[in-house]
Amino acid sequence: MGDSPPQGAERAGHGFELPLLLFAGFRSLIDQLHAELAREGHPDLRPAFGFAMQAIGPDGTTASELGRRLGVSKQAAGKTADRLEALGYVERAGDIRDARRKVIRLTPRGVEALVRSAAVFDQLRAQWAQALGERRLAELEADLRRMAPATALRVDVAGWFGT
Amino acid sequence: MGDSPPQGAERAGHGFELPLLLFAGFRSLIDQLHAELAREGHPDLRPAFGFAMQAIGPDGTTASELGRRLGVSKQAAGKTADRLEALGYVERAGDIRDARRKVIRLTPRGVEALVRSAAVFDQLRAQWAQALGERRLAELEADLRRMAPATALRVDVAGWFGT
DNA sequence: GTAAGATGGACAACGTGGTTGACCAAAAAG
DNA sequence: CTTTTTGGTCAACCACGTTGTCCATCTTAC
Repeated sequence: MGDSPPQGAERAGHGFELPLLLFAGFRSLIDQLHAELAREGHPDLRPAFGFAMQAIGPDGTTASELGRRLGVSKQAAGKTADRLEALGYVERAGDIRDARRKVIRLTPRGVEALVRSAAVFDQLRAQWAQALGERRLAELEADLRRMAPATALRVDVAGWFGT
Repeated sequence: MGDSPPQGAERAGHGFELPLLLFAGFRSLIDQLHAELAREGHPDLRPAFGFAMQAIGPDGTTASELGRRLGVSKQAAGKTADRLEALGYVERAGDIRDARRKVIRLTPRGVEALVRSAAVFDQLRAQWAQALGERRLAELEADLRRMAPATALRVDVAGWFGT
């Protein structure tokens, strides 16, 4: 905005940049991921789908549980599963022991997409490490780990492919 | 990219964390900003509105130009302006020199919201600086500035900011 | 000076990703 | 056996974006 007289304790106008930089970094990684996934045969994969598939996990889950994991309503989770199903990334199956449940499970194609995503993310991180140095990147991650609450997003993909 | 896996150079399974951390940091700042803004009399202000008002600027602009600045269509920008107008943050006025143009201008309330936002962001950055040290935070910003080119600054974050 | 093109705004239809509320079937609890 | 909880679905709606169309107006080129 116009001129801002530097009078406060902290230098005015500087703080605006931090969230923008964080978002731009995130956005840049996500965009590169999806450009690469599209090249590798997954042009219809959208960012939200990746989060959902990771939340579904290798054992599958129900729409209600998926909603809980993603922090949305069971209806929203069900709709996402519908789209994922239409694209062939997940499938639904009934549960013999509980006739109400319909388990959402990843198809081989879904698993493959997740494996490729992980590989691309590793590659992108390696690019950052090369540009910034491993030490600086590790510091950046450590700093963010300190300042970002774990509540923001608990999409843990750890332990997915043999750790 | 696309070629040559660097023979086990990057530790597998680590890269997925980087985008999550960036997003969580961003999300954390935005959430704290809006909690504070709500406390200060702007409970209806949504994240996207802040970006839009920032893009409108002190001199006002048109829907088409706003769309260009935000990287969205003029129709989308116009709709955002409609909502902002309904909430009293902007107003529209005709242009005497060009009967097609309708200039979107910030109201005093809009300007006030932006001023408060800037103050809160400065405060939040100061908190980060206190926790991490000014040097580390400056390095973090410098690193992100290097890795996140301006091309990624587009703000079509539909649905990525919950609530 | 006028015909042709570019620009700004608005309307409509639609897609995605979320929300509530209502409803029913099945499981769990009393 | 009744009551309550849970899982899935349908319907309506909202926020935020997209294309495509249309018209008015400004700009240009002849």
